[in-house]
Formats: sequence, structure tokens, C-alpha cells
Amino acid sequence: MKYNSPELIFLNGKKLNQKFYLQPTLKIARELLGKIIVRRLEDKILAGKIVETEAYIGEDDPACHAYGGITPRNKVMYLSGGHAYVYFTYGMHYCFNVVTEKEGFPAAVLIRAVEPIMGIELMKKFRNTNDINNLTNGPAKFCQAFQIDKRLNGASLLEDEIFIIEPTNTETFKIVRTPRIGIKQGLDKKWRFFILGNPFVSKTKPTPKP
DNA sequence: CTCTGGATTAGCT
DNA sequence: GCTAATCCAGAGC
Repeated sequence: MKYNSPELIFLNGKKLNQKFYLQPTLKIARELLGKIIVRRLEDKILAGKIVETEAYIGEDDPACHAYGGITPRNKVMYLSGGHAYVYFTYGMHYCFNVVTEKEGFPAAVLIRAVEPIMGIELMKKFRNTNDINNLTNGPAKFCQAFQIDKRLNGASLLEDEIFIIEPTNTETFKIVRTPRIGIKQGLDKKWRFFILGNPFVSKTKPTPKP
């Protein structure tokens, strides 16, 4: 797809604005479900519907990277809502977050899974698989499929490299709320949201009981 | 400076 | 169920 293709102009016109990203983080985590995240590459467009998110809120949230205060790594979380926070973990994976709330308050929404919509063949190439059900059903898989790495850390979602748009058709779905995945602290907070029944939600083991 | 372990995944048992 | 893969932030010295 070319930069000025009708599809891209259409997509850009529906971009979420900063007002959306300045709302309370839990509201954004819930409302991002069903929205379309768009990644612009050299001459291609990748797009997917967000189906699973998690909220990480403030210096008092023990699972949040900003727990205990600002550092070189987490400083992007302190920017105003509408930036991208991308971090590297486990020696081989990236995870993508949407920074939320006003400048100075560290909070973000982790995109845990999306449903592929556009550029699926390219995603298969980046993920080195032909299994559509295994392309973007996890935070690091999504980053690999969408060519997201630390170069996008701090990028503005109001610009064109990566951004989120309103879906064209309004579908209804049921939202489920559970504790977050893969953390050892903060399990008391039910800050993970996903679309019930969507096949692209990440596969997770049952939540262990305390 | 060194050391530890993580908002994960794939592949094997 | 288990663990290797493998980078870097953060903590401790």
C-alpha cells in the first residue's frame, strides 16, 4: 500500500486524539478493546483489532515499571497520554504499551493481543509462521508481527508510525475483567481486560489461587 | 563493577 | 509441566 492510498487517508482520519489518552487508565484499557491499531512501515500497512489489554498505574502499583519512581527505563511512562512505551524483556521480547494520563503521572496500557486485519501475509513473514491463530495472541508476538522494537519507545501515537483508530462498524462484545498475567505482585487488582470468546486473546494458564 | 531476574515464548517431555 | 533463549534495568557492593 502506498503512503497516500485511499485506505491510509481513511485510517488517518479516524485516529484517536490526545483527549482520549488523557482519560483514566482503567477506562482507556477497557475502551481500547475493539479499536484498531495501525502500524505504518516503509510502504506497507499493518492493522489489527485490539482484543486484550492490561493497565499499569502509578508508582504505588507493585507490578508497574514505575513502582518506586522514575528511572531511565520507565521515563516514557511519565510523558503525557498518547505516547508509546516499548520495553525489552526476557532477553528476547518486546512489549508495547500506550502511555495514559497527564504528564508526570506514570501509567500505561499494555496491548496483550490483537486480531489481525490488514497486512496478514507480512505478519506471517515476521513471525515465521503460517498459523493465523499464532500471529498476535500475546504481547511479544504482537510486537514481532507488527515490527515493534525499542526504536518506537517514546513515539507519539498522534503521528503516523503507529497509531490507533476507531473501528468503522460498531460491533458489540462482552468484556471480561481478570487479574493481570505474568506478574507476581499486584494480583489483587483486576486490571486485565479482554473480549470474551475472541480466538485471538492470549492463551494463559488458569489464574492460580492464593 | 557484578549479579539477578523479568508485564514471554517455543519446543520438548 | 519444564526450561532454554539471551538483553538490560536495577540493586548491591
